[in-house]
Amino acid sequence: MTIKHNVSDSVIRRLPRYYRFLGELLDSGVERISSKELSLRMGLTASQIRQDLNCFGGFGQQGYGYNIAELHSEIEGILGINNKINVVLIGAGNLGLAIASYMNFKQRGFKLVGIFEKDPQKVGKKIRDVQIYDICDLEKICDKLSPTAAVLCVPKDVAKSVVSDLIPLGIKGFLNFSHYDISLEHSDVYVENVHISDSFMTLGFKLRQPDNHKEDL
Amino acid sequence: MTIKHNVSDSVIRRLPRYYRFLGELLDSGVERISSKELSLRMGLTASQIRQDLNCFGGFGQQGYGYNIAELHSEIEGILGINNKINVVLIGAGNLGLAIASYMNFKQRGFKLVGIFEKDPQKVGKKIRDVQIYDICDLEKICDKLSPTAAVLCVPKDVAKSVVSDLIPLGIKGFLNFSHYDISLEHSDVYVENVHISDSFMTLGFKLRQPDNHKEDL
DNA sequence: TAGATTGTTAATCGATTAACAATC
DNA sequence: TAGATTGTTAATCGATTAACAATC
Repeated sequence: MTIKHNVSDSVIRRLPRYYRFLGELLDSGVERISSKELSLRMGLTASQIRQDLNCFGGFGQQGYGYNIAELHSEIEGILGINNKINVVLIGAGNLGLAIASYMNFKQRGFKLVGIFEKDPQKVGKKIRDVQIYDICDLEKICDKLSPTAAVLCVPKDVAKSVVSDLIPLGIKGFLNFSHYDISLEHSDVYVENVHISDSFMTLGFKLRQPDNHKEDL
Repeated sequence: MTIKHNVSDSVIRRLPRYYRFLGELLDSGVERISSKELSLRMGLTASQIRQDLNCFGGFGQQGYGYNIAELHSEIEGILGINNKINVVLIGAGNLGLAIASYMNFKQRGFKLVGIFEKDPQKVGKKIRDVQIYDICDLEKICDKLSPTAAVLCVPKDVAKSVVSDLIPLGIKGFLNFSHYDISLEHSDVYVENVHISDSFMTLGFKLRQPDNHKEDL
């Protein structure tokens, strides 16, 4: 599997969706699919699908299309699902608990190795076999667990300070639910922001506009 | 406040972030700011900021820059924060509870008017003064509350069926946390997707790549 | 072989950046 | 007035779409 040097962000962000659709097709027993057929199911153009896939290699066959099992497994490889990344979760409030309880980390290529929380009521408990540690022991425990990614489910100010603590401990990537803008101060780590309140406002804008802002994918 | 006819999605998605940064500047007592200074703080170009703002009107003044209080309030108006949208939340699992408990709906231009859940243990309770109703009473209660937006915190299959129920009840917009692809079947509603597991996979890809996929905002 | 569909190049479209005259 | 900075037009860059020769 050869990956073209600089694959654009737009393409990368579509990969999980391809993976999802192909997984469903696989489960429903379909064997092959053409870019045209897939484009109809996903609401994309066939051109875009072929362009996207060809960033990573020629997985199709002229006159036939794509073998679903093979393409699914190729994208799994591209996303690196099999090579698990150790991740810690910071903050066991409602959102942190939701993610710790429901997220299928394994299926997304991660292994949740620890949860950190300051509330002594919660410290010491377990969520699905994952220990909740005292945030004060962050350094000690991280040295042991050696995570390389962190999920931030804490308020902005806590996020800011915990990021400064985590980077020296070897954290290279953040899934950031806070409003702290990590990349502005730390340019050497990977950040995925999930700003739920921004999504609310964007939806609100669209709802109030008479115009056509349907769709988004 | 005149809004240019078709403002692009990219611009709209940046509005909440402008609003956030301006709110912070306002709180810290700064009075005016130039596009250049704001661009440095936000990690954008000054050009982009001026282009974005000018989709909605000329809020600045040559030689001076932008008055922060005024610009903040203009964007508030553009986002329609003051004109609250009634929203219902579907699913009182961990994620639904997290949103019901922590989201500042008012500040984002929404009013949470009801929560729907099938678990009889939860039905009848309240979260921050918002009633949890039985999902079976969806139609009856929605007729009374007249929501125009819904937040989906339920699994894919439940999402699919509940969307079909909600659209005839007048729901025009969805904040969708499920993997159900609303827009594919319903082209007449506004959808904002928040796919947390996709964000995990995107982060995973970046972490495993040797290349430069820093940043994202 | 004939038909289908890919991989890939070229054309188009849109978004970002640069430049600068207008003007506070 | 002179300096600063906008609003806006033009240039650039990148992403999407279209077209088509290659080929299964």
